[in-house]
Amino acid sequence: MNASDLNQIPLFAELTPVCRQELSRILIHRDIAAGESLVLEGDPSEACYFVRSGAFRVLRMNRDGKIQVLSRLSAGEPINIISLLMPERTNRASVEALTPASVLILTAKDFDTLLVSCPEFSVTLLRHFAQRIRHMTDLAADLSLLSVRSRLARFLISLADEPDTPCDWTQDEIAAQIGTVRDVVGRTLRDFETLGLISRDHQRITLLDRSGLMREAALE
Amino acid sequence: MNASDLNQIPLFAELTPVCRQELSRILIHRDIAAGESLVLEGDPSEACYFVRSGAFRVLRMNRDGKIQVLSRLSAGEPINIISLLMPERTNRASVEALTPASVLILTAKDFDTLLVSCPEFSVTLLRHFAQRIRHMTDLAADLSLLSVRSRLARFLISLADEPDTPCDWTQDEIAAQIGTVRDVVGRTLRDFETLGLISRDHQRITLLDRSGLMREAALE
DNA sequence: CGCCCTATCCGACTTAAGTCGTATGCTTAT
DNA sequence: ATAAGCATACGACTTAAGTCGGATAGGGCG
Repeated sequence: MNASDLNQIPLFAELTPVCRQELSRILIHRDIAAGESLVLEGDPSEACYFVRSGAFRVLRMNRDGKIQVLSRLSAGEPINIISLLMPERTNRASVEALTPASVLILTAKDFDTLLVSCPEFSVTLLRHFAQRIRHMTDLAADLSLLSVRSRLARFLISLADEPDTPCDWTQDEIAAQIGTVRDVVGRTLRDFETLGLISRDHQRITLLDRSGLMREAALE
Repeated sequence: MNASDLNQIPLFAELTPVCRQELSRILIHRDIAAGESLVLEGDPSEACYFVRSGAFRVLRMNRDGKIQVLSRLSAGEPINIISLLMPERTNRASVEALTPASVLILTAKDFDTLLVSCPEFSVTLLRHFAQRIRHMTDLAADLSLLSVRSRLARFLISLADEPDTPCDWTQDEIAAQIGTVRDVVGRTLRDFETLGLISRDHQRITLLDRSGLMREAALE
């Protein structure tokens, strides 16, 4: 574990040299295969992770097997820190790799000491958490206040905006992301297509009428 | 603004005497009437607040006027800190008082200096944020993965558990909390009543068959 | 080449949830 | 007491969203 690895994690950028050195000593490297689960809901939390490369999705599942993706995490982002900060250290969601990935592991004990010995770390983490709270807030509000149609329109726009991870979004994956089921995504996409808002070639969706989609996104 | 006020805010409990003294110098007291809005969605964020007494609700509204309550805040909890931690300081939700309340005001500028000068503060805040992320995660997952019926059952159970603020829960308020509308809450409550799971006297709901409700809560 | 697996497609059907109109009933103020 | 204003009640209706069955298509692999 060398220093250049640390530089790729923005959360470590502000740390003092002493802290960085200590970190590079205790962090452990691990490779993850695509599809593998790094964290399982309900398990006791023994460590947190920092994404070196690849992409993950954080999800919850109900007893019917329906999945809701809570967030996607990519290079530089921390995984499972929240579980470590709670009095009862149990994972509240599962995390699985979408692509081959590699992470740095920080054990729960080492995390505790890092927190008290490197105050800059907690401030940086705080800002990161603020973003995450905002993201979860947006998700909850969207799920409650918008129709599936609007959520899908928003999703398509956000996809077009960010030069996203080159993931192939299956309809199943989109459904898990916006909180619905496969069939409905397919039907609504077809609808958008006949309205001339998008065009499709297999999985490849291209956005034709952005403002039209924005109108759909705004409705209720 | 005296020191005893500070003691009522758990977030300040771990601070060094120096920090506490500084805080007691810069915090400003303010009273809020029931129903008054302390923070408005879309406005620039100029300060954060700490609840001294009373209860608040954090909410978002869509263009139809449907409301989703994101969280309730009571004595000791911070308000609007997230907005101050984001690069673009704009409020992402509204906050209004449910009861007569009083808060301590910390301006954005003072907050910034507090953050760097009192590292213990950020660690304490971090733990608080972890809880909040968990809460928002639960909300989003519930909205996506559970039926209205299950959400209402869960809500009733959680109500019975905590000796909650003696708020009179109107059906409208419950609806905004669990992400539905008044009529549906009324209908489902009636249903629960005929099933013998609860009994009602005006607004007063008493839980009759806890395990029965738990069964409802678990379904899908 | 043909097989299997997965993703998609599409119409038809079901249902949970939301909407509406109107009626009732409790509380507060004049 | 009476009026006004909320909160609730309840049946009837509408609709967004989810479900189901079976057809189709691409992709990888033996």
